[in-house]
Amino acid sequence: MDKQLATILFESLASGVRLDVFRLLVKHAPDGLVAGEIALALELPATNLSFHLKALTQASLITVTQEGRYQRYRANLVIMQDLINYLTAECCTGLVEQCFDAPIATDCCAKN
Amino acid sequence: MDKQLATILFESLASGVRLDVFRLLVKHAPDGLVAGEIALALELPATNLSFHLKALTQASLITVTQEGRYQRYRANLVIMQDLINYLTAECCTGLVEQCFDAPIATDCCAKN
DNA sequence: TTAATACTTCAATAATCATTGAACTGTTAA
DNA sequence: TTAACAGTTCAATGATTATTGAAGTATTAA
Repeated sequence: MDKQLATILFESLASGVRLDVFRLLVKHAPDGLVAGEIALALELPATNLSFHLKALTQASLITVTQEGRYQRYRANLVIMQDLINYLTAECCTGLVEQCFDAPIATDCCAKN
Repeated sequence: MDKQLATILFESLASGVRLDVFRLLVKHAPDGLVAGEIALALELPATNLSFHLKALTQASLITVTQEGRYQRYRANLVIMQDLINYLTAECCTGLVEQCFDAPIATDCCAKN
């Protein structure tokens, strides 16, 4: 993860529409949803959704595969994790005890 | 964390300058840095840095306190964590075993 | 109390981004 | 083989954002 990619990823998430789309696909990982299902769930006009899906895809935050006449979109969870690691890298330069209490972790996707 | 706040936070991180500033302050948590130290470290003109510091502060991603004629800036690690939780919420709708291998966590700030 | 320091605000310009309807491409069903 | 469906691209408009130099405010040192 370099700065340029991280900036592109944050730009992609810096829109209410794209953030809704990405989080919806995170919830529906790993199967994803086709474009029409996303449009229905978020009540978006096809034109506008397509614009934002393209941006997310070009940023590699989501992937797309064709299924007949449908386009299936999936969240790229690996790059999401990489981005989080980049943002939080070297936090407190290792002086963990001086840092805040809550651990940085989520209830997502941890093998347990 | 609601969508509006999350969008503001991602917008704030969606600039190379602000991302550099925030990450620098994450590394220097919890003591932070004064504006001049940030300008020196990142080789930024004071004017431009001030513009971006204001944006980060208004977004509540960083805090500022006055120290004589200096302004000390600190990363808001709690809101950073909240944002990560928001982004990754309900990942895979709980079907953890269907999800990807790497756990979502970082080496930052975890009490251990 | 004058001058230097630290930082911010202002104004102007340039660039980028979001949204919509209309038109278009590719796929499947009648 | 025609029509319907799923989705994308295009063009135009409006809105937001980044950057810089000049000027301003507040604090401290001489």
